[in-house]
Amino acid sequence: MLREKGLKVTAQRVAVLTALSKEADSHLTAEEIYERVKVSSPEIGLATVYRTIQVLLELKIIDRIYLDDGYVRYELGHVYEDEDSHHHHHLICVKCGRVMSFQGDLLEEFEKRMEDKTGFRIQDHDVKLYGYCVDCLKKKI
Amino acid sequence: MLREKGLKVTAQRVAVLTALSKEADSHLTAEEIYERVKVSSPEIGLATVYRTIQVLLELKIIDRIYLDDGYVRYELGHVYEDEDSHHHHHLICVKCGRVMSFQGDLLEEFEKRMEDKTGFRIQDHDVKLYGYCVDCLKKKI
DNA sequence: GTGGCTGCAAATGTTTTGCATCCGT
DNA sequence: ACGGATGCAAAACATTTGCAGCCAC
Repeated sequence: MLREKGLKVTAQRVAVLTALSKEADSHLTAEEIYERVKVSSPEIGLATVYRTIQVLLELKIIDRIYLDDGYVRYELGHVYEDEDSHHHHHLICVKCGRVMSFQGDLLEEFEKRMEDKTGFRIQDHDVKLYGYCVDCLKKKI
Repeated sequence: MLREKGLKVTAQRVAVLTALSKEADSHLTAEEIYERVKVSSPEIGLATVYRTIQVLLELKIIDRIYLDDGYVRYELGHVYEDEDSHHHHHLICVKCGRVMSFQGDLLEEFEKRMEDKTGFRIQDHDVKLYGYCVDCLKKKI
């Protein structure tokens, strides 16, 4: 994908993508990506991580997500997902911070009603569910 | 409310709350609050605005919202709203940035299904709808 | 070989903090 | 008058940018 856009495929760019793809369902901050990338490429600079993130965002290879904990996070984009999963959302554990993704376009009917009512033309939505994950429930709330 | 918690009712705290309540449906950044407050209390410091925001957040008098435009914003909390409106969400115009609030608990059934499926115990949700507002549609998309 | 990419350090922007002073109670 | 609250400036973070050297193509 990089090559198609006339961009260079550098070790650093591969390393950032590898970091994001290694853990399933990973939602890393720039700093966390930096830490992971440094293991295999210790000479990498934090600025490069930020610049790589910018490039990958523009190519829509990764997505920026805000879990509302004050940190900006990144995840592999929907490019890598199933056809019809362009709307995936997040379940966030308020205790341990764990994040799961889930699928489902559950708002379409509601969006229609909102359009009629407000005159907005709705294009996209973002849904986050907050609660306790299985592990935290087991340990006791 | 401040007094109940043993906190002082200072001119600055009143000014911040006044700024947030003046414009209906206002979603201001810390900097914007600062600008507005400076008009009536020019001696106020930005640090005080931040400290006041912290206090008001803890008392749940105001809410922090992330509209995913990179800015952290604040609005008067649901304390001031109708009984059953503890879930209000946002319609965001992707063109002009205008924000409207809307009410509605439309996810309850869906949340139940997610709980069964994932084992999460869901406590809260956050929904944002992105699109074009009436005015931007009129002007042409 | 060349232009884009990188590492480093410095700059920027936002939020927090230390401290002496001030003012609501 | 006491202790919390403020203003100012400095510090702490997160992110961006300038620039000389480097390396995919």
